[in-house]
Order: sequence, then structure tokens, then C-alpha cells
Amino acid sequence: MSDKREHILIVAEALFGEKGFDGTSVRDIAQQAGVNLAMISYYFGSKEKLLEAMIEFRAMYAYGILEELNKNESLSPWDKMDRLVEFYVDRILNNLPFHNIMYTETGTNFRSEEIKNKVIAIKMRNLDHITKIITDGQQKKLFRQVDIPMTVGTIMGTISSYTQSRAFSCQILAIQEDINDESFRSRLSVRLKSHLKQLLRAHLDIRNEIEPE
Amino acid sequence: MSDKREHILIVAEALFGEKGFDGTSVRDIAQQAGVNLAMISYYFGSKEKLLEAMIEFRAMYAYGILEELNKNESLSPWDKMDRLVEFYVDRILNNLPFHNIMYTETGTNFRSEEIKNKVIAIKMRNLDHITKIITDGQQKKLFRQVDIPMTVGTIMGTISSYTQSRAFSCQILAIQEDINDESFRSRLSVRLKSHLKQLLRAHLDIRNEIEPE
DNA sequence: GTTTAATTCAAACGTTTGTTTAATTTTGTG
DNA sequence: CACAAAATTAAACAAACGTTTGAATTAAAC
Repeated sequence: MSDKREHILIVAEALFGEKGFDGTSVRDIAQQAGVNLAMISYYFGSKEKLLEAMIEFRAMYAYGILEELNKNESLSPWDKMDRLVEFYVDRILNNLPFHNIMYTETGTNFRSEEIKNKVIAIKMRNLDHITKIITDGQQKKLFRQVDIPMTVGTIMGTISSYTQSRAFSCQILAIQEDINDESFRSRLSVRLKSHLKQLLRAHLDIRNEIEPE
Repeated sequence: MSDKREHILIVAEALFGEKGFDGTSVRDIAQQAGVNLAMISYYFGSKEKLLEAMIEFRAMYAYGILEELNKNESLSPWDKMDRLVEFYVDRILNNLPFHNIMYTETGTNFRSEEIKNKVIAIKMRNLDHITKIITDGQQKKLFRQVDIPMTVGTIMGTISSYTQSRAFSCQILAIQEDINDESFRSRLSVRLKSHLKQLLRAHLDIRNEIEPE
């Protein structure tokens, strides 16, 4: 992939993440990227194809890491869950613009069938990996019976609920608003990881099986 | 509020929820509502003010219910948490279009300072109510020490992660896609409530306090 | 019934939108 | 250097955008 093409993708990612797909014009992108307006059509064909290319571009990002985690025999299911939490929090916080796009632009109706299929494929892959870890823990009599897709929704949803708006998160979490982005992400990261680990430990522990009332 | 004004608001809500604020034109709204294009400016002043009016309109919605729940002395903290889950799941599933707008349109940068303040005010109010319930449970030695704002994020985030896209949710939850909206919401409701109650029971129970390692 | 205010309307306003064109410059190749 | 392909440009395109206008209609008040 040419440098310029990639540069446009990264600039567009920041703009889409900030102002949304419909809220960003191709002129915005061209100007911010320092290229001629016509280059977007030239490289991608259309604005929508650009979004598609962006998803393709970022989807490659995490391939392998989860596979590796799953195959690692030396880690207990508990360790794997902890690492899973760390992986997702880090990945999302380090790719906030793209995550915001996924979060925002995949609403009720997807922009195109291609985009819809790509996004769903990514999410299904995630679900598969987490499912393997949890069922493994269940077979080893460490984890109790839980609704696995819902548990995945809880992990992703908790992270997402604090990555959509800085102003909002600072207010709720009592973080001063004027710290820089790096510090904000770092504080949010610590807090999310610690909460999610504690939450999942209680949620999954077989000793916390609900007694029939 | 005049009938026509309210009718425009409801139509706009459905459209914004489906196609986003920027993705919906005032002409779309006018046509769908069966009113003249100029009536939107006439009633609301502008498209953005319409969104503001919509938030105002819906924000009134839940006032009182949470206050009542909190004051109810006959309910245990556990009961209150269960009712809280039911309340939020029901409220969000019964107002999916509006919830999608809040979910989508309050991204990194809000559309205006007024809207930002309104939305944050609503969320802070929610946080306050849940905080009261949880701290009450802690004082009664039923709940353990948890990160309350994060716990709220978990509740809201879990629900939101399955209300953004029907296609996606059906796929993940293994629900056939061709059932009607009513049935979909009903099945999702049951599953969300059961998962969240089980999750929070384990998460909050003081008997699940983490032993220092 | 007359007058005043509120509502509705078709039409037009000036911008901005995504995309295309056709000419020009740059680059790579023999 | 010469030539073809790729990259870049300014300009223009039609369509869609949010908003405003001013006349026409309806409703309310006296």
C-alpha cells in the first residue's frame, strides 16, 4: 500500500472518529491530508469505499494475538481472562478513533452490505476466541455456567461506555478534564482493567454458583 | 406542546435513530411527517435545535421512577438492583430510536454545548441513583467494595452493545433474523435481564470479596 | 364581520456535498 | 532522450443540503 494512500486512511480515520462519517466531507479529508480532492476518488473510488478500505486496513491489526493466547498451554483460564481484558482495553484505548467509528458507524443500518459483513465477521471471530477460553475454564471446573455472548457484550460494552466522550468520562470518573490525552487514557486503562478483572473473577468463579432459592 | 410539533419530534427520532443526525435531512423529516419543509424551522428554529428539543422531550420520560425506587424502604438492596436492571433494560428497549441517538450522537465532540450539558446531566442523575442503592447495600454489609461508576458503565454498556444493530445481535445471540421487532426485543430483554442480574449478584456480593493473594 | 395573529405553503436562496473531467506534471522504463 | 503509465491538479458537475422568503390560508379575538 502506497504511503499516500495509507496517510489518507489515517487522516480520514481521525476525522470520521471525531465528526462521524456523514459529518466529514471528502474536502475535509483532502485538506487535512494535504492532497488534492480528486485523490480520494482516485485511490478509493468513493467515500464509502474509503471507509471499507479503512476497516480492511485495521481489521488486520489484531490477527494472531488472540490465537496465540488461546494456544498457550502454560496459562490457566484465569490468567487468560486477565490477559484478554488487558488486550482489549489496550487495543481499544490505543485505537480510539477507529473504535469510535466502529462504535458509531455500525448502527441500526450499516452503510453497505460489504461493511456489515466485514464488521460482523470481526466480531464473530472475537466471540469465538472468548468462547474457547471460557468453555475451557468450564471444563476444568473453574468457571461456572454463564451466558457467553452476553459476557462478551459486558466486556466490550463496559470499555465502550467510557471511550465515546472524554468530557463525559472525565465528569463521571472524577478525572480533571484538562489533563492530556496520554494521561487520560492511562488512568482510564488502569481503572477499566481493574474493574473488569474483578467483575469477571466474581462472574465466572464456579464457587459463586447461584444457590437455588 | 402542539400535536404537530410532537409528531415531528417522533418522526425525527425514528429517522435520526436509523440514519444518524447528519444522515437525515430536514426534507426527509418533513416528508415522513407529512408537513411542509419550512415547518421544521418554524417550530424549532433549526435542525440542531430540533435535536435539542428532542432530548428535552425524552429526558422528562423517566423522572420519578428511580426516585421512587430509591425511597422504597421495603425493598432490600438486592431487590433494588434487580428492579434497576429491569427498569433500564425495559426503558432502553422501549425507546430504541432515542437510545440509538444518544448512543451515536454523543460521540467525542457533542453537537453543541447545550446538548452536551443536557446529556451529561441525565447521566449524572442516573449515576447518583445507582450510587445510592449500592452504598446502601454496602452499609448493610451485603455488597462489597466496587468501582461504582464502572459498574454503571457495565450495566449500560452491556445493554447498549446489543441494541446498536439488530443484524449483529441476531447473529451473535443465534436468534433468527426474520422474527418481528416485538419478538426480538422480548427475547433480548429476557436474556439481558437474566445475565445482568446474575452478573451483578456475583459482582456485588460481599461473600465474593477477593482474598488477598 | 372585521381585524390580527398564527400557520402553511411553494419557491428560491446560497452553500456544500460527492464525484468527474480533461489537462498537466511526475515517474518509471527501455 | 523518448515514450507510456501513473499521479496530480484546478475546474466544473449536478444533486442535496439547511434555511429564508413572502404570499396564501386558517384560526382566534373582539
